[in-house]
Amino acid sequence: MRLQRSFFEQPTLDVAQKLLGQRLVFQDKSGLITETEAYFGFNDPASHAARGKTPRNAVMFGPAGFSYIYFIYGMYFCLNVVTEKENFPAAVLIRGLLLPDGMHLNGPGKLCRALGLSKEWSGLDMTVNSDFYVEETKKGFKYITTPRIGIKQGTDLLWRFCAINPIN
DNA sequence: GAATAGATCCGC
DNA sequence: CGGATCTATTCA
Repeated sequence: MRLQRSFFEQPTLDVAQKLLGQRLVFQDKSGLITETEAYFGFNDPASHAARGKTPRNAVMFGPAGFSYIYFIYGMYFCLNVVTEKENFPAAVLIRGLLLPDGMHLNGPGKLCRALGLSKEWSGLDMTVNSDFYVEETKKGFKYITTPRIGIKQGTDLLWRFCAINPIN
């Protein structure tokens, strides 16, 4: 059973927390989500959408459950899933994945590289796409919250969710 | 048109 | 701690 749009329409912080332990599936690869970060609205200085809609961040203003993948630092891609209702910009960055073979991908750039995710997979509806979605597992990892990584503004917000014991 | 910072990662 | 590597956004 894949996660439906109603899941991603929940408050972004809830989605970020509840995604821990769920299984991200892309084509022939999958893994349990072990780390996420929330980016929320116009008053979050670290969000790409803080200063309004641009061609790059437009997906963040669309319906929940869509993929938002952007290119960064000249060589990496980062995967997000859009949250909240249409016209409100928010998303959850997927930062960590535990593969079936036990290998742990920590970091959004490595994760996208390993799965083969790039710009062309941005803007897709993950609630209907047959080979790009999140599968419900009901695992619910224990987690801690910390400031988000790699940002210089909004470091007072504990919007990073990191699984402690990615087993079960 | 030019300048610059960036939701990263790796190697020294 | 610095280098790789390039683009979206901002500013003039």
